[in-house]
Amino acid sequence: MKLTTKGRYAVTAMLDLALHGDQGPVSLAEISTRQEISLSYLEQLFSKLRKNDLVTSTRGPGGGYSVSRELSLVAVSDIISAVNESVDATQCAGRENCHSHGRCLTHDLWEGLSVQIEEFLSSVSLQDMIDKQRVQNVSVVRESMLVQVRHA
Amino acid sequence: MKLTTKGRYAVTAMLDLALHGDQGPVSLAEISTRQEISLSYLEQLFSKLRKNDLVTSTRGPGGGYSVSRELSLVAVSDIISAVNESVDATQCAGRENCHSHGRCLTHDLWEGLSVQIEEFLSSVSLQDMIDKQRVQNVSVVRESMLVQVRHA
DNA sequence: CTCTTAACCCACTAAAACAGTCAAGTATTT
DNA sequence: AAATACTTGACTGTTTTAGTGGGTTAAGAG
Repeated sequence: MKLTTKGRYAVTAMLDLALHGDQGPVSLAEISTRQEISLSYLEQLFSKLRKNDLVTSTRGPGGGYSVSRELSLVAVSDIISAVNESVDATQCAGRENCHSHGRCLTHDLWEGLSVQIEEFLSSVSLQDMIDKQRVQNVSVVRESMLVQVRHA
Repeated sequence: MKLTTKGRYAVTAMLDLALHGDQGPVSLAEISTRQEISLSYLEQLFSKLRKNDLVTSTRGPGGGYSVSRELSLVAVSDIISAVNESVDATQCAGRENCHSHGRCLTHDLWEGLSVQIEEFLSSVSLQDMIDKQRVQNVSVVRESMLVQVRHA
């Protein structure tokens, strides 16, 4: 899981789509002006989003893109991994040349954290974000996670 | 919060330091061979880690780096933001040119998620990762977070 | 039928970030 | 004094980002 501005753009665009898509498809031009992302860049991103079945396209006048599934079924991690197409080639993972046990241990620790991040982003859907309109009470969530992590 | 291989390298190196630092400082050369990260790249990373007071350096023979605080006080987010020096210049944030309410809303939604990611990574310390040796029961954590997010 | 709209597709590019190299220094210990 | 090892900075090749430009295809409106 890689987290860069590219993923941010994709998530922002998908949120725009989710918010404005209740009356038919939304054109990239609209998203471009609203979110201040260049049209051509959006085309690149939506090409990947379409290939990953996150959006469907409608051609012609009045056309545009629509979210292909229920908003609650589109996770943030889906969007990010769609545009990042991460092969996740961890150079050491499960290779036989990993004889030094110390190295594997450190790698495992990091991998474990990566899984947690992945799982976290999988647990947040577009619907979740819209329902709340704004993330509240973060400290409560934090404390809860802290406990979970400590006792896991 | 940006999450790339650079941050991964930094976290891995800090974990190595935490695991091997119980008997005095650890040289970058050791970390380089154990973790298969180029020495020069480590130098760059540790320069930033030192400037952010995450590690202290000891010069001379037998010297190296040590974690500067208690392991439980070093969060993963500290390490990542130290090497990424993210200025986080969100082009729109709180500017007066943000007249279109739709745009701000989308940005706010994304910002909210960013905060959650940040908080999540802040809640995991080096000590946490070492205590567990391996992240277990991720699904339990996931379910818990899911509930938290939904009801936040 | 034709014109417009908007997706689709491709090649290309400037700038930044990433990952690593090299070399000349400085501080500390033996 | 010499060896060790951190410090600093300049430099390089590659990949990713973000954006341009041009053309093609599908669908609707007149």
